[in-house]
Amino acid sequence: MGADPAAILLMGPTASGKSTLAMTLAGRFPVEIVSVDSAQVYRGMNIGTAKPSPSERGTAPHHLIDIIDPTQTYSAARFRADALRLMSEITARGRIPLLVGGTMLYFKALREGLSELPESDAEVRARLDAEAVARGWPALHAELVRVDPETAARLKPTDAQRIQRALEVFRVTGKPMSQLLGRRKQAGLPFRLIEIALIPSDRAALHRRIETRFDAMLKDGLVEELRTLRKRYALRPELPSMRCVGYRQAWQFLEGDIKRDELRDRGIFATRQLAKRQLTWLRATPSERFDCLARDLFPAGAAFVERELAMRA
RNA sequence: GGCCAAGUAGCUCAGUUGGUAGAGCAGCGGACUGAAAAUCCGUGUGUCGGCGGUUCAAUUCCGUCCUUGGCCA
Repeated sequence: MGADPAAILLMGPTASGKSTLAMTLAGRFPVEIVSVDSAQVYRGMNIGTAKPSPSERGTAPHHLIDIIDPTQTYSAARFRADALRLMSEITARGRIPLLVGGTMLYFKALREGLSELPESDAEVRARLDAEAVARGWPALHAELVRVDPETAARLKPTDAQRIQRALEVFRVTGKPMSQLLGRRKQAGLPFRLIEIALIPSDRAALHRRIETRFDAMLKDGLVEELRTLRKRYALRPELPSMRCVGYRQAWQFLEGDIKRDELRDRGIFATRQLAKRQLTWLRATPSERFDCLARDLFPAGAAFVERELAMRA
C-alpha cells in the first residue's frame, strides 16, 4: 500500500468557500488545482461562474478552466479523461493534484467510471427535439417503453432530457441503454484519494453568502459580460452554457422578459437551488468515505480541514 | 380630520351565495451514467389584521379598532 500517489478531492456546494480553502491548501502543499466545474470550462464566462482571480491562479496552476467556447459542449466523460490525464501529469511533476469543484456528477464519473455508452450525437438530438415538438415527450417515452422498457420504467414521461438520452443511445447503437449500463468500465483509479467535503450545516448562512455574492456579480457586470459574449458568439438560450445559473436569467433580462429586480431574485433562487442539489449529492454519499467533512463555512471549516490534512501528511 | 379600497401561506394573489381555505413563486426533501450550474420527482395548518356581536356554526354578515395605499380637506 501507499504505492499510489495521493490526490485530493475538495467538494462542496456553491458559495461554501471551496476556492478560498483551495488557496489555503495551496500555501501548505505543492498542489496543482483541477477545476471540477461544468461552468468554469467556458471561455469568457468569468463573473457568473466565480472563476478564480488572476492572483489565485498565480498561487497555483489551475486546469480545466477556459477550455471551450460557450457555443461548445463538454461532458462528464470528457472531464474524466481530461482529469485523469492531468492528474498523472501533475504527479509526474512531483506535485499533488487538488480537484476542486461542485459538479458532483464529474466527481462520481471520476471515482466510479462510466459505462461504455456512445457520446452525444447532435443530429440525433436535433431529430428527437423535432419529434418532441410534434408529438410531445410522453409519446417519446412511450416509444422508449417499446425499445428499452427497463430504462423507461425508471424515467418519468416528463423527464425530457433523460428520455432523449436513452433514445439517442438506442438509435446510435441499436441496443437498449439498460443493457449497456451493465457494462461498467471498472478501471480502478491509480491514486490514493483524500476526499474533503464541505457540507455547511447552517443553511441560512449559506443563503446569505449566495445573496451577497450574486449582488456582487451584478455589480461587477454580469449582464454586460453576457452582452459582450452575445456579440462575439452565435449563442442561443438552449446551449448548456446559456443555461448556467446567472447567465440564463441575465439572458431573460437582455431579452426584456424580466426586469432588473426579477433578475436579481431569480438569480439568487437558482443559485440556492443549485446549492441544494449539490448538498443532496453529498448527503447521499456515505460519510465514511470522506476523509474530512467540514460543516462550518470558511474560514472555520478551513482550519478544521487543515488540521485533518496535517495529521495525514 | 373625512371618504374610498385593501388587509388570507415567507412573497404575489384566488376563494368561501356562512360549514375553519388553495394556486404560482420561494423554501424544504429526493433522484441523478457523454447537456449535470442540466433535467426531473415529492412536499402547503395558515390565530384568513385585532376585539366584540348575530348565528347551531363567522375567514365569510354587522359593529368597532389597528395597519397600509389612494382621494378630499
